[in-house]
Amino acid sequence: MEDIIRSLGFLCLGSRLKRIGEQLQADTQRVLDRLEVPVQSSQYPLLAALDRLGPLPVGELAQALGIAQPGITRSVALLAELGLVEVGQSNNDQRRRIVSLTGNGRRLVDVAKRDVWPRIEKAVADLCADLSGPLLDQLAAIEDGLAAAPIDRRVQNAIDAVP
Amino acid sequence: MEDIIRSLGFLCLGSRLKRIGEQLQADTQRVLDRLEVPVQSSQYPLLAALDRLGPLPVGELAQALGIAQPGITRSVALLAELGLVEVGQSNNDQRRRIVSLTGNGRRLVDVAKRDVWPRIEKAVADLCADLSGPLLDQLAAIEDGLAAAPIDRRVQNAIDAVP
DNA sequence: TGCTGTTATATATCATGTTATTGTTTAACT
DNA sequence: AGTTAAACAATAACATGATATATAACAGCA
Repeated sequence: MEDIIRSLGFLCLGSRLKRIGEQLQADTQRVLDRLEVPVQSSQYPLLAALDRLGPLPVGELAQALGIAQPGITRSVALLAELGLVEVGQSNNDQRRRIVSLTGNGRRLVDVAKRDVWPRIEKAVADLCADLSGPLLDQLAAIEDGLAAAPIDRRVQNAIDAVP
Repeated sequence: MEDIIRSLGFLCLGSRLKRIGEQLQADTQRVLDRLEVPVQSSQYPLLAALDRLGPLPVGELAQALGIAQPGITRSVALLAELGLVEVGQSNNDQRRRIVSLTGNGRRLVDVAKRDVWPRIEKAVADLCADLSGPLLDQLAAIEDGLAAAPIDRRVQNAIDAVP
């Protein structure tokens, strides 16, 4: 069966990028599921931003992550529910709500940084390592690579290879 | 403000691809809005699939577009509501529901193929034309290019350039 | 000081993807 | 032929992005 999105080339590049991105996130989610971490893969960028930049108000988080503010508000509420972040008031501006990692959030990020993120990053980097040439060719290679072995299997293979 | 998704590199490649894809679709949507076409940009791949492959059952549409079957069911219902596609029964298998373009759908696709799609494709192709090198660099160049001039402005500029 | 406009966040609603489940129809055995 | 398994599509429920709008706090100026 012909892959129409692929055939349409640049015309549907947006759909195609979204499709690959969703695939990657779903694969990564399976890695996290196996580790019984209670956070969706899509929430990690927010945690990583707080880790890198320290406590931030909602608006600046939105800027740092390049997504719209209501998305941040929702993610923060979710992560606060899980006890991973907390929101406090700004001293000099009562409108701003400063988001920061809790102790549990801090621990989760530290563990992820040490044990999980490097593996995922390596698996994705390997997937993309030998790519070159025009963008559409690289995307096709990624799609083919993911079809042959999704990220979670690549991570697992790497773990199994350790004696 | 640091762009965290970009800084995280391969680790958040999925989020980044989704983000760029959404940007591209939103830009394209603005092109369509200006033309007062009553269809979301994300529905065009489905119409294009029917145009290219002829009437198809739901499951094969899902395969051709690489998205899950419930997504197709919903899009088909939406496009049927708009009178652009219709669903019929298969002769020999009562489970299959064959989706095909209506007269209006046919006309919409023909106009789009002639007047709209080439312009969008050209704008996106130009955006990506000079890219080379590693994937992440190409993605950064696309992000920068879209920030400098979104697709809808590129299309409009091309139209305005016609004397 | 009090009005006005701006800024920061929250909320509502929508779009579009996902997985899990259900109901029907078809196919395949025994 | 009758039971069981598989395939197809619809539905439910959720995730996560968007835009538009409401609310509250701040800032500037008459």
